[in-house]
Amino acid sequence: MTSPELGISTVERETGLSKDTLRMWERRYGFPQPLRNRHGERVYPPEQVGKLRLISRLIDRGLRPRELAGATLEELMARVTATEGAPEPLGAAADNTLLLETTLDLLAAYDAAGLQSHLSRTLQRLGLLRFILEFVAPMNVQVGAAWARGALAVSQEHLYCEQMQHQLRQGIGTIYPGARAPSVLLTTLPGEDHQLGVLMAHACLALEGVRCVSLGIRTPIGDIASAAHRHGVEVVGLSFSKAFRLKTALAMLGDLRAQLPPSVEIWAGGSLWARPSHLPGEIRFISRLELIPHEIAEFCRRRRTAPSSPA
Amino acid sequence: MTSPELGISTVERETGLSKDTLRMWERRYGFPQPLRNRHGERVYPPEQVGKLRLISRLIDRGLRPRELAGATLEELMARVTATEGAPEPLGAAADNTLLLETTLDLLAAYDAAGLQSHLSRTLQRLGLLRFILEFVAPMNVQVGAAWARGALAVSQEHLYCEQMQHQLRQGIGTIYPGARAPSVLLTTLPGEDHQLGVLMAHACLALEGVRCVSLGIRTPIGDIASAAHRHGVEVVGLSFSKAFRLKTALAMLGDLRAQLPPSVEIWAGGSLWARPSHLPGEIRFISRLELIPHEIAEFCRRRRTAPSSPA
DNA sequence: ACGTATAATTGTCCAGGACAGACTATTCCC
DNA sequence: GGGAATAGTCTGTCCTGGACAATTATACGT
Repeated sequence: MTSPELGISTVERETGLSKDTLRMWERRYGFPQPLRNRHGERVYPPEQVGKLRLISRLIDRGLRPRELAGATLEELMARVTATEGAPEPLGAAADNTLLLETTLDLLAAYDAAGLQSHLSRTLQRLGLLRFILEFVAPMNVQVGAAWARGALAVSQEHLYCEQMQHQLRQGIGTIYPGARAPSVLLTTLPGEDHQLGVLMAHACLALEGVRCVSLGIRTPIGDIASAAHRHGVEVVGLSFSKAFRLKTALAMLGDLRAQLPPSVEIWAGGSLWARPSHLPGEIRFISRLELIPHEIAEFCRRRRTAPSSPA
Repeated sequence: MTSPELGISTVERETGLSKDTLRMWERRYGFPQPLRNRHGERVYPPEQVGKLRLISRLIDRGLRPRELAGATLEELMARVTATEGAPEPLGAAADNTLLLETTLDLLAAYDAAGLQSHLSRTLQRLGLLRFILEFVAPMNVQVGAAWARGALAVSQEHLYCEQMQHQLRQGIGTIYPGARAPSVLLTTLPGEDHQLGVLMAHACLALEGVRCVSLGIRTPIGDIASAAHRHGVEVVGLSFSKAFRLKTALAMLGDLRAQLPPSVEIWAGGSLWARPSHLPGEIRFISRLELIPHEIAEFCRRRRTAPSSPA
């Protein structure tokens, strides 16, 4: 039987805060204040881990740890809703509110077969593009929000991702491969497990007739660079979920940029880039899936203007 | 422009070895021996990082770092080929040798489109069941062996898994869901990333008309137990790749067994169980995919003999 | 041969110190 | 007063060197 308390390694994984940072906060701000096991090692109660998760999210939004460390759980929640906006209106998605609600209900009921059927029918009814833009994307936000406030178990989130992935692949499989515009290598960086982002991008790109090569998730940076060369692609596309640490992402993107020849562009997409911030110009950030066609057009324009002539 | 040398954080990402481990190896074995930047921080030359990557892989195979740290690059390469034993006869798979060779060739050529097409045609030609038993399973062995001896880059292995996954899901998607025999919850334990095993099992089970609920990979044990209850399944099916630690697997399976009601069976499959060893009897180990129909029949027989009567 | 006690190996944790880079506030000059 | 330059604060990451639990190998007795 495992005790509910977590070691520092587990907390690092759960919160995304490095061991060094956890120890430093304890030293400087007095929070977190883990217990110690008989061996003198830090042991974090679950409620502190939850608080850390919240703080971690707020810091990504630009807040400072000093003040957050002393805040109560209620204050943090208030801060989250304040920075993150309303608790997900759900009415924003035009006419698809019912579809979203039905999905959440099926998930809540652990109705795997019903969910499968519902997703499949929705895909066929809307068509792949509208399925993604009007259903999957807002649905991901809903599921993420439900997960963040503890309304969804791990297994329910897994079930959702698995079945949605299945539908997206069904959709992608029916697209006859094109050979237009830029050829794109798709994957995520190490630490980013969320596959749906890659699949949605894959579908949107394939629907534009673009040649896509997907490497799945978590490809080391060096391997991305060499694969880009071997596959002869013009663009490396990366997906980042909201959970990914902004600083880490920028650092790794910088590394990758340095390892790729200048002729290969980097396109970074995903909910991480939804809110504005100072971003380097050598990488193209695509905040919404709707912008993909525009981005492709821009690419073609750039290439026409300045034909491939590396210094 | 970043210099070709890498900081300790980058090396941690690239090799999967923690900062602590890197420093400890340096202290104990004198390798790696990074340079220092003007600020006294470790700076690793690329060749040392490559060596570290090799060592890291060999340690996964069960070798000890003490001896590996002092070895030359050549010795390490030799060790890699040695640990895998013979370079996989390849002739064992009856008439499908050509199919396997073609796949390896396409992978070696980084021909994503050709691979996609080849896999798709093979699936349609053989049919889903023979595709899995006669092609995917031996192919996985080949890819695993090629990867172990360094003949395959990370990105090639990713490409293979991604595209094979795509085909398997295409196949599964065409099966009309059944409701026979035991209902099965499918997933892998935390630490096991290999998705193909789950998908192959899913397909084989679905082809027998069994109701399957897949949670994808890496579901925490507690969540598996609660999900099994909420989904009302009679069997929890888990897949284990050869890379998974045997002891870890058995310990986790014991935990899971304790958390599940006795009426729910555990079926453990995957290449980890291919070689014989002392296995607990409270869990059913399925060493080959071919045995799944037999296992289903056995299940039905057991249930007929002792109808569901939990205390 | 087999099980057990002992020794070596190995990864992770700890404490406390240092410092670069980012951000903030203040000063100073035009 | 506006804007640039300066000093000051905040924060994360890296450093050293020590400790120990868990695993794995070796020696030993029966």
